[in-house]
Amino acid sequence: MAKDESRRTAQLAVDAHRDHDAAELFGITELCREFGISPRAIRFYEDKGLLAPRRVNGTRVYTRRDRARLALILRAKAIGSPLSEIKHYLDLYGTHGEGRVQQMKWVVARTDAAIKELEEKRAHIDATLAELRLINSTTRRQLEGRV
Amino acid sequence: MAKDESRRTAQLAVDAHRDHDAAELFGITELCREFGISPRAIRFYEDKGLLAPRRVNGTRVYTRRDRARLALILRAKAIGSPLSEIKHYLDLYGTHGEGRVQQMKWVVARTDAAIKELEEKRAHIDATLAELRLINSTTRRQLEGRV
DNA sequence: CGATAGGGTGACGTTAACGTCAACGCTATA
DNA sequence: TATAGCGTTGACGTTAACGTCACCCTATCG
Repeated sequence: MAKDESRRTAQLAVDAHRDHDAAELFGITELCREFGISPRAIRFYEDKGLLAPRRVNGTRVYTRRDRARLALILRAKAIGSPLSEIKHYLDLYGTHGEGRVQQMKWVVARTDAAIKELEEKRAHIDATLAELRLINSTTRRQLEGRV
Repeated sequence: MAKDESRRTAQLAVDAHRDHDAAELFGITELCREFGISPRAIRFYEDKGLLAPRRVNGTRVYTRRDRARLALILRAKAIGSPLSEIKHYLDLYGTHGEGRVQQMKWVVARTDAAIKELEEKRAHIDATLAELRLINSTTRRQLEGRV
């Protein structure tokens, strides 16, 4: 009867609504699977002040911004930055122009320094890559040509 | 008299000889100053099997090859490799074609893997550099243009 | 000949970045 | 209501890469 139908449509509407909200919020295990890290790691980052998710009944709830911050953290880690440095590093991203002159100068100085360091690290990697490729190709030739 | 002169020339010859030999061998503090690291660090690398200098009366004596290995160690560290990985990494450099087929295949596989990892790390750095440069330039414009 | 400097050997301390474990709370479900 | 299943909070363990300290040997200089 019409009762069943109205219940079905109501349920569909509820589902759609839930899906929509779920797209905005994340649980800790969800982020763990997405980024391939442990809950312990995420809580650790929070202890270090890198993340500050909301709490619902004690449980951590992450927004898209939190998720984005986590992505930045992990990329910075992949580069080799220690978490302590990453903390200041994240501050650079939020700012983007609203601060006072004093703070903006600080941002410029910090980004200058970070850029310089990363360029040096990139040079190290390039040098190492060149050597590895040399070793690789010569060894390959030894294997193929020299039977 | 001639005695003094012969002594001076003899001394000069000795000095030259010593200089020539000194160019081939290094002490630990010498390497410390050259690379800006502590003796403790160098001894630590030795404990980990990354260096194996000769001993003269107990004192460590480093050759040019030892010095070159140390340079490789430090560059690998700058890239972000842990010492345990650097150990295998150094083995790649010594080989260069003299080993048996089995070992050469291993070298090719290892260099392939290392190259792939470094390229990924390089990509991370490039992405971060792009963002930092963006932040830097926009903040600069805010400071200069917007008085 | 004693003092000083430089190098060596444990042994313990330290920091970063988590892993592991125990004990507990909330919630859905049988 | 009892059981199961996440999630949270300490607290302690662990690994890497050294720093620091105490103590010893020896070569050299005044």
